[in-house]
Amino acid sequence: MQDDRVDPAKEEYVERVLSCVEQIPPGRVTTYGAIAAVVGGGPRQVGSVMAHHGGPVPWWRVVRADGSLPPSHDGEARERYAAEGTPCSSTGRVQMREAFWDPARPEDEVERIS
DNA sequence: TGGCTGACAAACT
DNA sequence: AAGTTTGCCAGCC
Repeated sequence: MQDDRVDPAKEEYVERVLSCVEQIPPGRVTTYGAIAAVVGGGPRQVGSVMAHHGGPVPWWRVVRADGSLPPSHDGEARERYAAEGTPCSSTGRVQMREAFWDPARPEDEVERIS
């Protein structure tokens, strides 16, 4: 049997994605595209990684670019937002303008909304 | 080798 | 706000 049954580069990519999600502060959210822009690859790849390794990470803090709630468990994610105080519309859409957090800018402290 | 699927993004209606 | 279409990247059959 071949020694490397898994590609280390793939595992490393997964770790980077999960790391970004774990760095997301409470009450904030980020998008797949933002993570993809940091870790590389495409936004779809990030989603795929979350689907297979997004168990031990706060996946509910990862939303889509238009602010729609995360896929699956959107109802549960909504409760998380209420508990964390994440700004979201009554219609169930997250207010990106307020809640968006950039994984490439963890130093950023509560950016002003212009 | 080729085609399909997917926890996506952006633009248009 | 919601639905539809196109494009992009990676994995699987």
